[in-house]
Amino acid sequence: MVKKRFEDSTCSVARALDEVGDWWSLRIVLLAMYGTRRYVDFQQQLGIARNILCDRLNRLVENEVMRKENVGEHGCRFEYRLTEKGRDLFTVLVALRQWGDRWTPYPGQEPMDMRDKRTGRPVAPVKVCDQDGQALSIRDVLVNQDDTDAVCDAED
Amino acid sequence: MVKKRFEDSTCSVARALDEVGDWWSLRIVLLAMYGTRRYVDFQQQLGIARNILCDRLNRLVENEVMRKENVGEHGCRFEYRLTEKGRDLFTVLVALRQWGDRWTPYPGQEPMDMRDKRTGRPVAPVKVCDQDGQALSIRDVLVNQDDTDAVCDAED
DNA sequence: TAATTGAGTTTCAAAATGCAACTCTTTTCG
DNA sequence: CGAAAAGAGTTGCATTTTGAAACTCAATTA
Repeated sequence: MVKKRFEDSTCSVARALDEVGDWWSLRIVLLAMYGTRRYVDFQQQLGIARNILCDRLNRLVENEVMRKENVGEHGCRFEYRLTEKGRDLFTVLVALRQWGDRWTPYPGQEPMDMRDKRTGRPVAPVKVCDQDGQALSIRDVLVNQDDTDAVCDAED
Repeated sequence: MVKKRFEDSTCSVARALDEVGDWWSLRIVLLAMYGTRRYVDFQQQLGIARNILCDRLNRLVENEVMRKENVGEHGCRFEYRLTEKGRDLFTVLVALRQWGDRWTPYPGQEPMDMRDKRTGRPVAPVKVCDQDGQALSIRDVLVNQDDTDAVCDAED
């Protein structure tokens, strides 16, 4: 049984991190988005210990971020694939990748290039917007924590 | 000295996770965005062990996600505040919060309410868009990993 | 000036991680 | 078809990280 530390938190960021907030899970999801599906391939691409990979994949399956599918011809051979819930981490991962490209550049490496398949043009930086599509920064928002009445003036 | 596991990875997601990818760091940054600045306040709001908090704050300062400021009148009293780099995690955190609200709902709890300070209207779901503001899903993009020539057809 | 608060260290136990070797199937290839 | 190789894990053990509580020591507050 996998221990869940923040499972019961009233903070949805905490609950999200409980499911994918360790060192490996998001990287596994990322590789899955790039097309990796097999245990050995995850293992080799990440250089993760096999038992840990096993644990993380089980955890992701348990939390319905991925599903495990038997693709053996006459026996068992598995593929791990993203569910709708897992695919919905796309935004988070792109935002994180862009942050990494901006703030932790790797000497001599270009930031990864991600493009619209149809138009061939690069993806725009992910932004928080209001309903008219106007970009909002941390200073432009108010957070209303529903149980307390605290209106928290988000700032740095 | 803090060990960095993915520091040298050519993957910017890995490098990003190296800086903020543990169980606590993003939650610390989140609280900082809501206005928390003092060691004890982080400690109480998170219920984190004091030595771990200490380690995480140092790590965040070392990576320039936060800065430590002496605010003592005649001696040392500290505040931890976000840097520009830390503030730029806003998008990632909002995306993660929205994912958590969608996929790990807490029984009897409303998703957190975040609004535009000026208009009072709720923040829109964060999306990956092309340059015209057209939303893109994982299936709509191509990833070009620059060192190999592999064009990876991102999928689930 | 004494008591309290802030901001940590230190110590020690418990849990998580990493590594290598070992299993047991399922494919593949001659 | 049978042997060898690949896939998908387990198991055991050493190393690291965490967590909890007690202990410092300076700065505020009463």
